[in-house]
Amino acid sequence: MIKAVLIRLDPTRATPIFDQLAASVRAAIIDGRVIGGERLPAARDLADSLGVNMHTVLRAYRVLRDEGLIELHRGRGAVVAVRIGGHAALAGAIHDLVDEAKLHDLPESALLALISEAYRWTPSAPGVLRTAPTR
Amino acid sequence: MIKAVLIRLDPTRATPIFDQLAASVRAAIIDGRVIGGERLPAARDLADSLGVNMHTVLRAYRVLRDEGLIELHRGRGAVVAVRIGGHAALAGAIHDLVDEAKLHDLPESALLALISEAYRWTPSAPGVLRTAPTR
DNA sequence: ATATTGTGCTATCTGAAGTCGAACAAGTAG
DNA sequence: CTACTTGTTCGACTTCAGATAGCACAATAT
Repeated sequence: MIKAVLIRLDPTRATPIFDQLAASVRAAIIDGRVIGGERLPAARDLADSLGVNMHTVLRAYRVLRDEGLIELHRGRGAVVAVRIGGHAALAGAIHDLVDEAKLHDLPESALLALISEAYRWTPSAPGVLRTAPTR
Repeated sequence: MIKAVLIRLDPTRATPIFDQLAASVRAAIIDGRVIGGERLPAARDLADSLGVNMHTVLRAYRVLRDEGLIELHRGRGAVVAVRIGGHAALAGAIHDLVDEAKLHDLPESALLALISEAYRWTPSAPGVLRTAPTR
């Protein structure tokens, strides 16, 4: 099965290309438009069809890998992580928060900074105590 | 009444100083630790006591002004906007979302990017039609 | 009047970020 | 085993953001 995911890049925007690309794919994964196990196009191919350098695509892929959304293997390509799924609630919460922020006329940058700050003050998951694995 | 707001700057962090400073003050405003009408220290003074350049402080102030959180006036200083208040719900929603994201092991950068993406697709407030002001 | 305080401008230095080219290594497929 | 595919690594280059500094200026407060 051949799937096409709309990817729109705007070189004039301040956001770096690899970030725009990562954002597109990330959103597709979170929304469930691409499912776990599915393979993304090879970096060289995607780079050609988008008119950008291979490294730029690879960097976007690496970002997603560091976020645990995809896996990268030489000769095999980029594959969406299988444990992905059920993020629908999170997607909904995000949209709700954005709506709330706009209601208060709070700019995007401010909301992002507030979230970043919130992250800083809850370094670890609350109430989760991991025991040693039984070998 | 003299008030002291804890401000912690770390030059070694990747986040620029003016951003860290803005984040500190912003959080204090949203949380209600400083109320509308209250005056912030003069840029020169704060710069001296923090060991940074005046322009750096001024830039942080300008950021907060652009976000509508404070007002700047020559000779008068920086004053917290009066219309601020009732953001407690928003602050709560933010913390909830962050907790949810951590539950899914989603890194900070990914969450920020997702929110940025969400902002991009709802450019205007929904259902708000501004009529021309009656002169 | 005089001191205070943000604004505007120019200039400099440093470090990081983004993009790219070429060679390389791990895996796949015949 | 051989050839091909695909991500990885190294190095280089260019551009830009952040921070600092100094100075003159304008609006406001006392």
